[in-house]
Amino acid sequence: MPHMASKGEKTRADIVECARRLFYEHGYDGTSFTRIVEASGLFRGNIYHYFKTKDEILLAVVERYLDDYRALLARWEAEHDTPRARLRAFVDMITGHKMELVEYGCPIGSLNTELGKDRRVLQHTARVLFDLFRDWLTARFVELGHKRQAEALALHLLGRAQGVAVIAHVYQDRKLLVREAQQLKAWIDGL
Amino acid sequence: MPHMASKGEKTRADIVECARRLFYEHGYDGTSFTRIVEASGLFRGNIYHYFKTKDEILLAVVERYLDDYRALLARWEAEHDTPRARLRAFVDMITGHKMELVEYGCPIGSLNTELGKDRRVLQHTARVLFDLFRDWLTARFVELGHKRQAEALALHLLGRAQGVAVIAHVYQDRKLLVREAQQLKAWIDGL
DNA sequence: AATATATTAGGACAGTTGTCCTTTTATTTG
DNA sequence: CAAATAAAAGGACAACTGTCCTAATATATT
Repeated sequence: MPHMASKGEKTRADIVECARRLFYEHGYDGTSFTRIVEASGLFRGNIYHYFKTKDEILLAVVERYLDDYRALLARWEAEHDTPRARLRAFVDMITGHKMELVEYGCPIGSLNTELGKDRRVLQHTARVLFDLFRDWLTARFVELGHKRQAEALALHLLGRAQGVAVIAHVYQDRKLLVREAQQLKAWIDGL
Repeated sequence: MPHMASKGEKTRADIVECARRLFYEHGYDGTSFTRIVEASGLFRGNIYHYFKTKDEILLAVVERYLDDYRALLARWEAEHDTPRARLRAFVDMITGHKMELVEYGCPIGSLNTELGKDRRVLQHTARVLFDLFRDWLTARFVELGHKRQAEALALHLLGRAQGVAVIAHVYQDRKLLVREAQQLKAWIDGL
């Protein structure tokens, strides 16, 4: 009945972390139950004690992402005091994750693209990650004084970032990533 | 030994067309051999007479796309006589395919994103579709007088289109598609 | 120490995957 | 027409998928 940070919770967190990495590197469909089990160092049916279905694991992975990204956004707000600087921090995330982006694409974008194909219910689950950034960016554009078009600007920036990630991933091009990030920051400064 | 437009070639073309549609709507992994067979109205092992592996089907699908897109590009060149008008035709393709884009995303982009995860060899096959558009756009920017940055501009436009497709697909947002397309055309006109 | 709960260990399930074989039937070529 | 080839029909394969059960062991609570 009690809920302390027991060993089981650590195992659960391990599973989620392994699943997140595997989903990112190989996709949701490309990652089998078995592979998650092996990566977590468990036994076959043991994982069932923690998650009944693969979808449940995805849900936990999304929540894990949410926690991390929420902390990241809070840090950006703490570290920068102008809306422009905060928006630039968002763009800097792109160049800060050069390697992974070129190697595996954007974790949020590729997950949504994969799930959007056939399983719209699951994609709705993954979409909250986009919502998080969209809403945060919208708030920053409001701070900048673009109240009426704030959300459109947020989606524009989100889309630009997605596009950059796709092309950089397809062509394994780190320089493009840097170049486009600079353009995005110039765009922010000119607003 | 002979190679006329026999019934077999028609069947082969049917398989490729079915596979293309299924790959687009459900993804490469999401489409099984069986499903392609059923959609083509064939029997289980019969397809083996046309394609040995699933990868071979993908190759044929990519070639089919290539043919179609090459014809499209030729048409744009025939119908418009300024580089700007031709570039605008590219952007108009986005709004012209509103429904499919919102429903399934960009066929080229989503295919590359999926294959880029784990099967880089196959992704290299699919990448030629990006190459086709990149090279064509590059040529248009050269015509416009931006010789030195022509390829960077082409990749920029390609990325913008991809980003728009991703966001519009994730949020099922047709209006965003139209709005962003307009912005892209304004960007082209201002170059 | 006794009881209850959490976790581990191992195995089993039916369904589906991509691949591949053979035999029969159509079609084309000489 | 006869011979050769193309295509259709049907079935089989091992490997893997996600899911689920039960029994044993460890840990925590009373």
